[in-house]
Amino acid sequence: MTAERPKPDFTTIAFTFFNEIAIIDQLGRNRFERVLPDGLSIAGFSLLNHFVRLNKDQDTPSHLAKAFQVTKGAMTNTIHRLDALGLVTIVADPSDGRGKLVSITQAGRAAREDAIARLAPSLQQLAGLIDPNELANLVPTLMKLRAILDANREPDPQS
Amino acid sequence: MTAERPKPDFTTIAFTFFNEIAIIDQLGRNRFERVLPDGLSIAGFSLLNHFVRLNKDQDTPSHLAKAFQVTKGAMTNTIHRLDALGLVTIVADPSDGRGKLVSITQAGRAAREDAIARLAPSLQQLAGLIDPNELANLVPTLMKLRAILDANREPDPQS
DNA sequence: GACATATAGTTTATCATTAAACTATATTGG
DNA sequence: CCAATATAGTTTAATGATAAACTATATGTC
Repeated sequence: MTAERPKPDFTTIAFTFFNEIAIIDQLGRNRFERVLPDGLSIAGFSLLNHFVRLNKDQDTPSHLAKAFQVTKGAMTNTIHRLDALGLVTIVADPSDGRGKLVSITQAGRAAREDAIARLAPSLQQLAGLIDPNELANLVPTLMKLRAILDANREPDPQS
Repeated sequence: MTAERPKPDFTTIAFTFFNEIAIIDQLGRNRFERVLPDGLSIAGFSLLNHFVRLNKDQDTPSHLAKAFQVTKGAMTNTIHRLDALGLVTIVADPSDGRGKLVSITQAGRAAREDAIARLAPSLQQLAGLIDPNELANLVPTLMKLRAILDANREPDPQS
């Protein structure tokens, strides 16, 4: 038995990493939730944002659930809440009797704009505290990591 | 009006950053939850881990709630579940009639070990896919960021 | 020492989520 | 064509969380 130094333990690194991620997520989420207009959850906002970012007008619940990696039940809930707020509309898919089509409304677009406007000051506060370059430099690695995790996860939640 | 290039928009960077964080957290959490022994949640595991990492034998629910930045109600729930599983004990604080003292049991230590053992293969799978150095290099910045967010959050949840 | 306030913990109602059971429609292979 | 299977969406029960109301004990001030 040589006194070989064990590799810097990947498990420990990963454990620490995910721990930091979890805390930052919680703090970020909290910060975001506080400024979101009433009745709009992060899930709801994300959905509205999805439509705008991808410049889509319509999408199916099923596809949305996959895109956000939540169960169909969660997506049903999110969509119905947004519908109740008038931020999306839900219609039957004319080409598939099982399916539905979700669309963002004008009010939905406005709510998204409003949410972003409310968020800005909270993020701006951070601008003074964090080196933007340092933050920006993290992003590519995080994206790569996310892609790896995404590609290597256990079978989908439900299906 | 000079054609000054607008600063690389901090809001956009931060937004992207938090978005990646949220997705990575979800994927990591999912991976972790799947291997956790039955009845043990991430919250429960974290609590057990807290005792071992900090080499503490006892802690108050109130202090634990602050340490994990969850509400007192959430901590009540977590502790009572662990108690029901025999992984912690709860006794009245002899020096404060309002307080309680939570301790990890031998079974609690064993459950933590077991959880870590179950987690290892899942993390090891990643070891082949991610450059450990790249991961390790992220950690200090994430820690710094976490500290900044932590120091600058809105008043505590509840109190 | 009594009253106001603060702190510790629990409870309740609500939310977003999951997994699983369910309904309904599509698709595929004999 | 029909039976088997797959897919879309909803519903239900459970979980882990929040915020707020509540109980009980401590503390600090007059």
